[in-house]
Amino acid sequence: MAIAIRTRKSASGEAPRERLLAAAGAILARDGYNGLTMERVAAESGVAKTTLYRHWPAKAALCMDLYLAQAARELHDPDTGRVADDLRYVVNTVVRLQTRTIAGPALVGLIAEAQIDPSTRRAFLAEFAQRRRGITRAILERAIDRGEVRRDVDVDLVIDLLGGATTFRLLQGHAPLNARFADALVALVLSGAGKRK
Amino acid sequence: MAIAIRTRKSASGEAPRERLLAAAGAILARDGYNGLTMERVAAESGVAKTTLYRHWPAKAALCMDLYLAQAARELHDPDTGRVADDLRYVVNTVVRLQTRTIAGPALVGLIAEAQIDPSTRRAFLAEFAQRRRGITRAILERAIDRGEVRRDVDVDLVIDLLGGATTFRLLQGHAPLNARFADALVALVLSGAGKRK
DNA sequence: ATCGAAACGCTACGTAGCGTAGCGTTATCC
DNA sequence: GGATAACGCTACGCTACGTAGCGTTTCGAT
Repeated sequence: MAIAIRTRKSASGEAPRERLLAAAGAILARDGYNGLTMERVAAESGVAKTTLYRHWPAKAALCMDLYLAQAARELHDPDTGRVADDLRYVVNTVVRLQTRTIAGPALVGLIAEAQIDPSTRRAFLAEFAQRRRGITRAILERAIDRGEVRRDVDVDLVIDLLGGATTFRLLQGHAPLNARFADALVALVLSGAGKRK
Repeated sequence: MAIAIRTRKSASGEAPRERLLAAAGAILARDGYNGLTMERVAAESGVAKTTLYRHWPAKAALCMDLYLAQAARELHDPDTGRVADDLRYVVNTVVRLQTRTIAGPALVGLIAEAQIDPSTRRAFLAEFAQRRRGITRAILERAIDRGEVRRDVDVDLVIDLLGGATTFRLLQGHAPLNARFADALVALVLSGAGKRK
């Protein structure tokens, strides 16, 4: 029977991997990105360091999984039929992910790491960035079809406005990152700062 | 006379500090933020490691000076009389700083470091972020007075849009960061993505 | 029931970079 | 001609990284 006995786990099993992820999440929440070291993850999880490296070749890959575990199941395309509502949902969800879960420090760490290691950068862009951009892009393209958004608008640029402003506040921490911010952000991007002519 | 002889410099002198900054800049440009270590800066500059630490207690402080040396003399308030021109200047200057000079990797490193060390974070916000925000704020407040920008607009949010989108592209590198982007960014922020009613 | 493969555990390294202590040396200033 | 401040040098101790080598456990298939 594949029953875990004492400290032993199934050989093909998920137990070590799960324990590593759990420990990493706890350390990340407690000590931040810098406190997260491969050494500590191994020590606190009770799993051998070599096993940790067999699963994730680097800290960045580990953080990627931590982030995706949070984000993948919470962020989707709402498709409410109104662009303002759709965008509000996405931005609010991202804001909540980044402030209330370990996705925040994990993302910050990933961004930092991605600047350094080219392979991390590629993985980051493919796994994370493009995925989140895809949802926003779908929302905007539907809005263009419905006539809610100007047809000549640069969709990628709008995505940069929404994601950039949010990430900016996360990274700089100069102003609150909350639902009020999220709603105001969507409204401003849609209406613009200039006066109506 | 305070004349440098051979490898010796003036005791109260600038020579070691300048040599350290020059070496740090060269390493940053060549090897990126991760390649920049206190060890290497000392080695390549020919200055003792202890002296390096006497000037900058951490890598972040060193990067801060590298960034400010570039940014402080290149970024100012143009005050052209038109908000679009003012903003285009600022965004274009920031874009150029981040893509053509070592201010790019230095900034990336600072952001990463600021997430970790609280004192670095405070210094970063005070020295860098608030300074750059101040210029944009002045531009926008003049524009409000002239009636070019709506009076009810959240100035801080507009700053986040401009700075956020730019930093977003710098960090993610998913799309080109150039003058074309800068101009389109300013136009979109002023006009908005939504259709005129 | 046995055997092979895969996964895990453990110890022990070698390396890099950090940051500091201790102490001597040099130059400037009064 | 001190006193002071800045610099140089060596030598540490520490943390973390990432890997090698080798033994152990578990599962699945025959």
